[in-house]
Amino acid sequence: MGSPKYMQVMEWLQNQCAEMEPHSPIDSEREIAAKLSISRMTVRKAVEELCRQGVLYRDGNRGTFVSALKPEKTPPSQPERRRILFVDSVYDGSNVQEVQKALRLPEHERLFRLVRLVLCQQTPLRVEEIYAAEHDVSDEELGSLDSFCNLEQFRLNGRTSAHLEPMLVPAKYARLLQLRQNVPIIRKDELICRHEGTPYFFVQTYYNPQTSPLSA
Amino acid sequence: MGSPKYMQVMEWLQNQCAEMEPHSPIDSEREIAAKLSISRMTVRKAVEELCRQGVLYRDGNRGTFVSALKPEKTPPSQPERRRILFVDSVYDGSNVQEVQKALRLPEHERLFRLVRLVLCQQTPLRVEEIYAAEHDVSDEELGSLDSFCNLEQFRLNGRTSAHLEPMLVPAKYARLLQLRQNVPIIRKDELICRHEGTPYFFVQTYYNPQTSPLSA
DNA sequence: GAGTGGTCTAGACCACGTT
DNA sequence: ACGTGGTCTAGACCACTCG
Repeated sequence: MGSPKYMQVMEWLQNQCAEMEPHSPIDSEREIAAKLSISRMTVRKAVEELCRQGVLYRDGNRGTFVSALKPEKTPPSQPERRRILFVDSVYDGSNVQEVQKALRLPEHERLFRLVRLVLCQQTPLRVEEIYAAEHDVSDEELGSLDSFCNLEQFRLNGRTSAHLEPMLVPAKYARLLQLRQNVPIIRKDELICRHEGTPYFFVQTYYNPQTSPLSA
Repeated sequence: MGSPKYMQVMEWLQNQCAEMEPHSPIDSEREIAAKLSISRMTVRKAVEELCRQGVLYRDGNRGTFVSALKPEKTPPSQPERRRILFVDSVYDGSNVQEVQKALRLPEHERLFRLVRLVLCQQTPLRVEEIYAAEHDVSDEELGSLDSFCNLEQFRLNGRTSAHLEPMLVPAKYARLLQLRQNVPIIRKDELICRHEGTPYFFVQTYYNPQTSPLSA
């Protein structure tokens, strides 16, 4: 009884769809509502959400159909491990001004930096440089740094904008990523903001291009 | 009177927000409904959509607030011009198999290819290689090729998945993009599908990294 | 004309946070 | 206790498509 009714309807619909051919029509909203003895508006919300997710699609006033999308193969993928390389509780590198500007900080504001390598099995996936305003990082958080820097959490609870930069792998990271010198890679410059829009993290990620770099 | 009421409410709300400080609360859904003499559900749909767009954000059961996001500066940007470089009504290059596979075509299926350069003012932005199943391209469409290959249109009416590939600029495109040899760039490999999920176009885009390459 | 999705109404109850 | 958003109901009218 925990989940709202429209979510239960979404599940129910997904199970129906799983056994249907792509492009075959599903029941009309009114039929589903009658079948499940619920309001049409509740059915509607479920169908709308599944359309947004790409499971279903609507075709004008002719009906709603099962999509032909492959189910997005979220690779069952081995779990990722992270290895912290550096932690600078007061960071003062060459790109300080660039980062301060990205985070919309005044120049006197001090920066915190964490650099880590992300691996899957033995394979290096990427290097992440994580920047934040020093005063945003509490002492508690410094205690369990790696779980604090669980970026997925922040991305989900906020809003992200990113810029992609093609470049040759920096010498300092070539060995870590097990790449030859001067291999082209993509760096993602990412600003993670709270849901209200104020910046939280600035992240520069250096991807190993040999391990499925990115997708959009 | 053309647009539905909830869209008018969205506009009305956006105008309200434009004159408010970030993080200040907007009226409650019930208040807005009363003020505009409409149903709360209609207000709700408008607010929900603006939250999805990032103009507003909700905070638990405490209210709805104006976001601090910069308004996405869609650069007023000069209009882009496109120059067609090649049209192969039957294409048979080295990457034929890769493309056929991406488009989920059988091997005997023949490919159509269009290559074009996109410029803004005098500056080359990117080279686009557009592939499609030959039988998907009608004679009419061959008549007005460039407007047919208005990818934005297809992206809007469909669903896109993409993969980013770091590389050095191919020799054949270096001069067109006004880049030196061996400069790192990003190529986007993009599959554009109809809303029902069947592939339509496969596009490989070679971005000029000096002109705001991409964003996600 | 019958059926579809798109929109809209005027109520209702709930869990939750603030006061 | 009160106000908020989150959910839900049982109706309604419209524009559109299809047979």
